[in-house]
Amino acid sequence: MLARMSPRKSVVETRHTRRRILDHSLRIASVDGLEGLTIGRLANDLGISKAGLLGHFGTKQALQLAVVDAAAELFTQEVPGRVRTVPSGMPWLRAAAEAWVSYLERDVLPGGCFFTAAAAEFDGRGGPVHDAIAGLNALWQRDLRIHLRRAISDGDLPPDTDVDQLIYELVGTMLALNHFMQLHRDRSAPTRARRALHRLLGGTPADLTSPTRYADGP
Amino acid sequence: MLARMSPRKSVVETRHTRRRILDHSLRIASVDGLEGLTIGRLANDLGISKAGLLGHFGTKQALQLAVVDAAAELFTQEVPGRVRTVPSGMPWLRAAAEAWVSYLERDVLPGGCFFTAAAAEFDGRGGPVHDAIAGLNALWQRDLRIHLRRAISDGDLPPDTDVDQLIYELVGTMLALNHFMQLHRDRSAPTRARRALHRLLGGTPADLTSPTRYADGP
DNA sequence: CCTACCGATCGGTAGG
DNA sequence: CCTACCGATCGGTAGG
Repeated sequence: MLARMSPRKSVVETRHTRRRILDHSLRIASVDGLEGLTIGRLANDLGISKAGLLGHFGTKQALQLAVVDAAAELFTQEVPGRVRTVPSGMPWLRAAAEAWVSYLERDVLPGGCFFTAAAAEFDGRGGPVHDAIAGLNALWQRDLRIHLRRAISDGDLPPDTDVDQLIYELVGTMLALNHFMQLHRDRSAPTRARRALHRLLGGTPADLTSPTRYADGP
Repeated sequence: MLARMSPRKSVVETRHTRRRILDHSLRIASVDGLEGLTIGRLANDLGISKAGLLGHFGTKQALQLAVVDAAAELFTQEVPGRVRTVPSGMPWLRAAAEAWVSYLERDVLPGGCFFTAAAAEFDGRGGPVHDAIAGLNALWQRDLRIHLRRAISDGDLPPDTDVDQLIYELVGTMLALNHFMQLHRDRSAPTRARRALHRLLGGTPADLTSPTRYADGP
C-alpha cells in the first residue's frame, strides 16, 4: 500500500508481456502446432525466463487455451469484424467469404490459418484444448448457418437448399485454400477459392469464365 | 556361411518386425502426428527396446520417411488399387472418388487420412519429410489430372473445363470429409462428400435431390 | 535384438 | 519477473 512502485504501471506492463507472449505463440503455433510450442523455446525467443513466462498462465495447457482464445480473437477481428456493417444473408455471406480468403491471402500468420492447423492436430484427441477448438469451429458454422437461412428466406437461395451441405462445401473450399497455399506454396490458390465460392454463393468474381457445372450425369 | 541359424528365417523375422513397427507407427501418426511419434513410446508399445527399434531405421527422420512411404503404399492399395480395372477418364474418376470416400468412411486408420494430417503438420516447414509428403500429394494430383483430361477428350467434361480448378475442389471435398469426421465425429460427412463429388463429377448418388447450383449471380 | 548410458530438453516447482 | 533446481523423456550411441 505504501512503498511499492506504481501498481498501475506494473499491471500495464504485465498485460503487455502477456500480449507479446500470445502474439509470438500464435506465430509459432501456426507453423509448428500447439505441441511444437514449448515453454523453453518461447521464453528464449522473448528473452524472459521459463518460470517468468509460465507465471502468466500456470501450465502449458492453460497457455494453449489462451493461444486458442487469442486465435479466435484474431479471426473474429479479421473476418466477421470486417463485414460488421454488411446486411445479413447473402450480402454478408459473400463479403465474409471474401474477407476469409483475403485473411489467408495476406499471410497474417506465417503458417496460415491457425484453426485449420490446430483442428488437424487435435482432431483425434480429447481434452479441453480439443473441445475449445471444436467449440469455436462450431460457433463459426453457426454464424454461417444463420446467414444461409436468411439468404433462403430472402429468396437469394432456393428454398430447398441443403444448408449443412453448403456449409460443408464452404469449409472444404477454405481448407483447400490453406492446403494449397501452405503445402504447395501455390499463389493461385486464392483465385481458385474465389471461383469455388462463386459457384457456391454466386456473386461477381470477374475471373469466372467456365460454366457452373462441370459434368452432367449419365 | 556355416554355423549360423538359418539366415533366411532371420531376414523374414526382421521384415516382420519392421512391418509391425510401421503398422503401429501409421496408427500413432494418424492421431498424434509424425512428431508425436516418439521412439520410446513406439518401442514400449511394441515390447522392444529403443535401440532395437532404431536399428531398423537409423534415425527418427528415417523412420518418419519410412512411415510416409508406408502410408503411400496403404493409400495406393486402398484407392487406386481398388479401381485398377475401371476404364480411364470419367468412369475411373467416379470410382476413385468413391473408393476415396469409402477409405475414410471405413476408418482404416484411427486418426483418419494420414496425408491430410501429415500435410497440415509439415506444410510450414522444409526438409526431407515435408518434401516427401508434398511430392506424394503432387503425384496423386497428377493421376487426377490425367484422368480429367481424358474425361474432357471423351466428351464427359466440357472442353473448356478448368482442370486445376476441379482438382482444387475435389481435394477440398476430401479435406472437408476428414475434417468433419475427425473433429466433429460427424457420421453424415461421407454423404456430404458424395453429394459434393456428384456436383463436381456427375454420376449417380441416389441421395442427391437439390439442384446443382445453389445461387444465381445478380 | 539387448543393457547401459549420453547430453539436451521437456513441463513444472521452490523460494525469493 | 529471476535463479536454481526437479524427475521424466527426448533422440541417439557404445558395446555386445
